[in-house]
Parts: sequence; structure tokens; C-alpha cells
Amino acid sequence: MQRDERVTAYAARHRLDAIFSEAEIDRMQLHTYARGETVCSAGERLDRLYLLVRGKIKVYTTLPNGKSVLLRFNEPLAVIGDVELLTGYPVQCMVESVGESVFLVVKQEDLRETALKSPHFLTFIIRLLSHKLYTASNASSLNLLYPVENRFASYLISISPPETGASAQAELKTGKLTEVAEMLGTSYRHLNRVIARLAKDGIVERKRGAVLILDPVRLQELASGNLYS
Amino acid sequence: MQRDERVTAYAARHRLDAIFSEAEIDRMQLHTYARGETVCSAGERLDRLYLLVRGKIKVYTTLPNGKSVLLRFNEPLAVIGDVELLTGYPVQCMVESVGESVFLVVKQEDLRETALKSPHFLTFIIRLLSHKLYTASNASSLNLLYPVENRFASYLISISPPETGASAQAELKTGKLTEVAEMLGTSYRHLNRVIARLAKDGIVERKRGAVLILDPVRLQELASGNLYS
DNA sequence: TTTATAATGGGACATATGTCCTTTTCAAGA
DNA sequence: TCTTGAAAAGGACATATGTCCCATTATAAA
Repeated sequence: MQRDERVTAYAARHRLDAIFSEAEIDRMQLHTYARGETVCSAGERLDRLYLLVRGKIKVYTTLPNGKSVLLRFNEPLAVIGDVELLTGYPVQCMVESVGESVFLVVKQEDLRETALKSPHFLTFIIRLLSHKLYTASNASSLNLLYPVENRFASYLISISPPETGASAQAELKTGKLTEVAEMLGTSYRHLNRVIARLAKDGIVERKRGAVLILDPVRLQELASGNLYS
Repeated sequence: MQRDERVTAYAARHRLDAIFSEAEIDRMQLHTYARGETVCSAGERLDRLYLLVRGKIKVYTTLPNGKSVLLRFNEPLAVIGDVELLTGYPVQCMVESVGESVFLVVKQEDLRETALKSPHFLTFIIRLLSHKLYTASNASSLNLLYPVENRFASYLISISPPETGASAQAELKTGKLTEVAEMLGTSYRHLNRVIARLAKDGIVERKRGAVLILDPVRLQELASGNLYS
């Protein structure tokens, strides 16, 4: 059983055995999502817990007026469905895979008997929630205090593949520039303006439906460490 | 022992007996904070858990550049120190009493043996954290998508005493208008402009160092239900 | 290849907000 | 009462961002 081995490997890498029982890990399934694929949507009812063990995900929310706002990015080990599992609320956010990402998925019912009664598991969830809360608060402040230029820089860095060699040239399909604008809480028009400015300064290059990073260093400066991480 | 009785009364009102043991409740102390008083500050080490059982608190954060941002308001039953208790992190936010508020306070060490091992208590904390996360995300979106006028309306409503009779005339000491501006992530100058506009429209009245609410209804409309609650 | 339609980029102007500085108001003391 | 300094309010201008609309370019159909 190849699948089992991969589950085991991921579980070991992230020390899940300290949190889940052997039986629970045995029941976990591996789910893979492609770049841009939706993991879950607001309003949905989740009956599983998703453990991100590889890749990166983008979490955003959609408001009554139809606009959406970027909340945060998450890297392993992150969990989706914890709030829903514990509170019974429907899903609040949209979750999308940034690159290719891998989840270990376990049914809620497989947790009810043991994990939900395990202080170990519960404190694990609390740690995660605390972290989410922290990044959410952080993002909130950033959005409020920094102009789009800096936020976009942060965004670009966040979605870039993690330092692929020398000059990581992140590519951003323009088909989604409108979407990116919404995520940053700004208009397509304005994002465009900002990109134009960055391009003029030689920090990025605009190439027919894509944005290339030319100067990761200055981009990083613009983001000034204020990443949505 | 009068104090004990009040603790008992508050504990009963908020059904704390479902979460804490009798022994733990016995050890709780009553702390009262006056309007504007600081409950805890960022960077501090908390060794207690604070349960807000009466009143309202304002939670904000201070950034490296010295600016501060309003994160949320909390009403009973809210808890301060949960993240710190479970993760050991130092305090991340500033917490200030809005009106007069009352807390039940219990030492961390009084919880270690029982509460921290109680799934009941832990799920209670998780619910609270989930709620905080929700409001934080909410506030983030609001800040991003609404102009200062609306945010200030929300703010005014949040700090108003809860419907004191017919026309609740909230008063806001101007001595703190600068502070309020920071909370909303804007400048004193601009907040001033916004207040002037509201005053011209007869929604509030400016009175030497204070702001009175004249038209709670229209103010509510401006806040459009988007309260920092 | 030409044309039509949609996607993309950008111009022009309005609004929101920031910064700096001046004017006004108030209160305490001479 | 008059003086004076500090706090509060407001004016002027610059920047950030939103909205509307038009120009340009791509893409697919004819």
C-alpha cells in the first residue's frame, strides 16, 4: 500500500503521532490539490479535518457586498476545519491551494471518540488557533497601515515558490489580477497603477498576463518583513 | 464573605460551573477596573486567566512604528489570557476597560492540574478563540473596505453605554480623540474632518472635548451593523 | 487574413486620507 | 480683566485610491 506509506511519512515528518492515535493516523487519507484549486468554500459543511502537510494555501473571505479579502497564507503544519469541528459552524472562509499542496484528511467521526477528548489534541488545536488569530490580527494591522504597494509586495513574495535557485521569477497569471486586487482590498485599476510603478522602477516586469519578479531584494524591502505569513 | 458571594453569583450567571471545578471557582478573585483603566499590556507576562463577567473591554495592538490599531471589543463572557496560558507567549495586545468592568481572575497554577487536562475547559477555550478569530477577521475586512466615517460610527456605538433609556448620548472625551484616531488607523486631522461632517448632518454634536450622539438611528445606519463586536 | 468580441491596460477626474501649519479656543495665572 | 501657552479645530495641499470610460491588444470566428 503505497498510500499508507506516504501518510506514514507525512505523519512522521510532522510528528502527528504525538497528537493523534495510531488508529486515527491509519484512517487518514491523502488529498492533493493543484495550483489554484479550491479546498473549501464559505458556507459549506465540513465533515473532515484537513491537515496541510505540504505546499501553501491562501485563505480569504467574501463579504456581503461580494468583495473578498485576503486573510492569510498558511504553510504546514496548518489545519483546516478545526473551528468547524469544534463549534459546528459552517465554513467561514475560502481556502485555495497556492501551488500544489497535500493534505492528510480525517473524518470528524473518526476523531469524536478519542481526539476530541484528548487534552493533547485540544491543546494542539488551541496552538493553531492562537497562531491563526495572531496572523489575522497582524494582517489587519498591515492592511490598515500600509498602502497597496507594500501589501502587493508581500503578496507577491507569499505566492512565490520558495527561492527556486537564484532569481526566483514568480509568475502571476493576469487572468487573476482582478482577483488579486480584490484580495488586497483594492480595485483592479489601482493595482494596475501600482504594478506599473513597480515595473518602471525595475522591480517587476509585466509580461502579457503575468508579472515577473526582477528584483526580489527590493521587493522584499517593500514588503518590509510584513508578510501575510 | 461578601466577595465570595459575588464570585458565586457571577459564576452562576455565566454557568462557569460547567467549565471549572468548584475548587477552581472558589479560588477565583474579583477584580474591578474603572473606565479607561488598563487590564493588561503587550509584552507583559500573564500568570492569570481573566474572565470578563461584566462591562466591556477594548482590545488593540501597538505596532513597531508606534501606531496602534483597534482589534475588537469584547463583552461577557470573554476571556483574557487564554492564548498566553496555553502557549506561554507573552501578551500580544493591550486590553482596556471601556466602562466599569468586572473580571473573575484565577491563577494559572490553579488550573494546571485540572482545567488544562479537562476537555470541557479546553473546548470552552477553543470556542472563545474561534470567536475571537472570527471577529478579528471581520474587523480586518471592515477596516479594509469601509471608510473612516463608517468605522467611527461603529466605534461610537461600541463604546456607548447599552441603550441608556431613550436617546443614549454617548460622550467621548476629546482628550482621547487623538487616541481614537489611532485606534481606527487614521489621523487626528482626518477623524476631525469626519466628525465635522457628521456634526453638519446633525448626527452627532461636538461639544468642547466631547462628542454627543444626537441621532443614534442614522449612526447605526452608518455603522450598517458592521460593529466591532 | 479580416473582423468581431472580449480581455487588458490606461486616462481623467472624484473622493478619501495624510501632513504640515495656522488660527481659534480655553483655561490658568498675572 | 488681560496675558499667554497649550489644546483643539481647521485650511491648504499632496498622495492614495475609487470609478467611469476609452484605447489597445489578444483571441477566436468568419
